[in-house]
Amino acid sequence: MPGKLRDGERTRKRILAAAQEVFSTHGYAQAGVRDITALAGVNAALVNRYFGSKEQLFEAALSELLKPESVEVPLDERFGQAIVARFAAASDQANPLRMMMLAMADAGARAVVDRLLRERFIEPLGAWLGEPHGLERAAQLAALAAGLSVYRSLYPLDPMQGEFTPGTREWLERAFQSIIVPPG
Amino acid sequence: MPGKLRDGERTRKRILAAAQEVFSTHGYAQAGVRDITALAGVNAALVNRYFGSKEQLFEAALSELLKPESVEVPLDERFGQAIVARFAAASDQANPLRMMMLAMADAGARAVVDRLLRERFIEPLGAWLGEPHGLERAAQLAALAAGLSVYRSLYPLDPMQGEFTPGTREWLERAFQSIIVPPG
DNA sequence: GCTCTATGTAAACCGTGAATGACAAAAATG
DNA sequence: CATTTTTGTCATTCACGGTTTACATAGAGC
Repeated sequence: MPGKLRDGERTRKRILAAAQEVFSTHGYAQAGVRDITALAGVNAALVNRYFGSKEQLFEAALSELLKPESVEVPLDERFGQAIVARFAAASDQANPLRMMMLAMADAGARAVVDRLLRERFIEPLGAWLGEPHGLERAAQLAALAAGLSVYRSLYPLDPMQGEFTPGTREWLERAFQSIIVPPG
Repeated sequence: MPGKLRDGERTRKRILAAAQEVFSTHGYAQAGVRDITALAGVNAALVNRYFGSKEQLFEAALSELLKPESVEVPLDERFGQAIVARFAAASDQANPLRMMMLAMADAGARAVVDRLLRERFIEPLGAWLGEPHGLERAAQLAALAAGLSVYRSLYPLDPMQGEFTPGTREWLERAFQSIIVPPG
């Protein structure tokens, strides 16, 4: 047991990590504060001490996952391949995309998702994409990634487990690429 | 006021219609039984009398929207154009796709969505698509439609209101078509 | 060691919302 | 008209969950 028995910064991080996992798997409304704190091994009241409210905890959890250094998908010409490769793995333990999808049902969490998604993802990506219609194409990429996430959750229908078939992977990379570099 | 003051069949339909609207806009968990019955203009207890529970009401509401005669999207070669045209309109009043997306967060409703989506959409579509990988391609079409729904909810970012830009529409129709008729 | 602050725990509070049961009233049946 | 069934309303119950409060204990500073 390294360090002190009581360490605020340490427990704060434990709560944040547990929140990322539980929110990613159960969404927002169905993720109870008590579920999160039980996984973190701390008392439920500490959520309010360290984060203020459940919604603020959600924002902190998602925000950390969307920090540029946390996002492993580079905003450049490797975007298509990178995002496909990442979601083929689909760890689900701290999956910001799945977290956002599941939180869209709740009004409060939805506002947080919209704002963070725009600030951290669509606007920088749109700026990099440039004319014509950079923002629109960025939104299309986000939507395609969302569809990819849905496909993953439908995946038990697929005979193969845990991997895309080569045809699917090819189609996906081409689809991303055709938005990044529009034909014509 | 046509008919009787008390008409079970009539009120049952009113509840069902209200449920479709409220579930489509607010999702499952955030849609209260009292919200639905208030919109229908009936007493809240009637939900349990006529449908048993909130979850069974959800199933009845979604099931009706997914009846073959209610789905305006034909399972044939017009699928791509038809689904794009339909979601360009995006009435949101009784939108089965949006209803399913928002309900995915809740475990109980999620099971209903998975079953109905498979029985009513993916399996018949997969059978029509045929080899190779009919079911997988059907799931891909469903996922692409889901992405389209997400794009609609991100649409305020788009400068144009209420319509896809021609480039987007073209891209979408081509994307659907390339799954329906795989190249090579 | 004593004091003060930081950290953690336990219990209760409080609103919400689905579900239930007893009752009232209308319509159907004879 | 009397009776039975259907339909609607009201009040209540019950569980769940986020939050708050009061309290206990560990660590830091002097």
